Amino acid sequence: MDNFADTSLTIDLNRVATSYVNEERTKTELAKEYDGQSRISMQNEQDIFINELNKMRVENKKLTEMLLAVYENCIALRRDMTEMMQKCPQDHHHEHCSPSSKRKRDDEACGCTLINIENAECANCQNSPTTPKEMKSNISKVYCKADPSDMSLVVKDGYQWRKYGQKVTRDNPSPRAYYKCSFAPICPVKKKVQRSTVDKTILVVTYEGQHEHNNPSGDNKVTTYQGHQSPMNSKETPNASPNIINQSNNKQRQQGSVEEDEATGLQKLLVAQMASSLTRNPSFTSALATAISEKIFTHELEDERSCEI
DNA sequence: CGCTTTTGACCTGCGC
DNA sequence: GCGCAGGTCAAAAGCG
Ligand SMILES: [Zn+2]
Repeated sequence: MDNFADTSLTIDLNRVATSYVNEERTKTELAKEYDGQSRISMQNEQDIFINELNKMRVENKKLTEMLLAVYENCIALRRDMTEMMQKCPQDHHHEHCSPSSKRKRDDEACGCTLINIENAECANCQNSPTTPKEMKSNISKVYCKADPSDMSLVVKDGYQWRKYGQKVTRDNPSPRAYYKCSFAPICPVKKKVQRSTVDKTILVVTYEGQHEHNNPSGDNKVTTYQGHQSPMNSKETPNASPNIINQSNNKQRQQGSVEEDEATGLQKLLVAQMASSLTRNPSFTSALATAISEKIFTHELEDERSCEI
């Protein structure tokens, strides 16, 4: 992890320019010694080189600033990730397996991040029986990117759901929708869908329990976003797909952690997005390539100099 | 007609 | 015990 802090990326670009100057001066002096008559032409050549060097210095300075900015961002992201990593193990104490403090537990997801959508239960809680009450211990949280223009709370996950309630909660102006599996009471699975307070285009879906039947449409795995669709579609045609981050819940967070969970999930999402956008950004990659090539060039110059000596 | 959604009322747990 | 907030119920309405 700490290799991110390695400042070796901040190449000493000034040294590159200085070595140019030194080398040029040496050349000029040699030229004076060997051919005094060509002094004027050499002087012109030197001016040209100096101009180029100045340009390079400016460019190098820009690059240095860019690299510094990237480095600072990297440090900040690393710090966030470290904090998230530290939170996760602490959340696995799992006092929630005891039957107290019901409501608090229900909304609270532990910080562990899972990639798969299914079975987002905590490994430490898997031995608990799945009676209807204890089914609540099997809670997973999924963040789904939804169409910003679509304000319905419909999430595509392949199962059929029956909406049985909607509430406006205190900490979020967006209403929370309550769904039961259409196979209820055979299948006691429930889900809650609410827009994120941080980003209203993100739906926070909390699943409670596991389906005790096959997926009717067979596509409960990650699916691609399919855009707008009628909210009245009784077959749960999707507006959003749970393809981003899943937080398994084994509950038991300190109070007021719902927003933290949400923020943590979003942070991870942002980290992934920033990483991918950085690697796709041609200016970033070219700047990085330039910096690396400069570094290599500096190395070669040093080698040459040491050979000359 | 059967199923789903809507929505106000009701229930329940928690904090004070 | 009371008030608040989240969760659930169930009657009414909508839809195919
Ligand atoms: Zn089900």
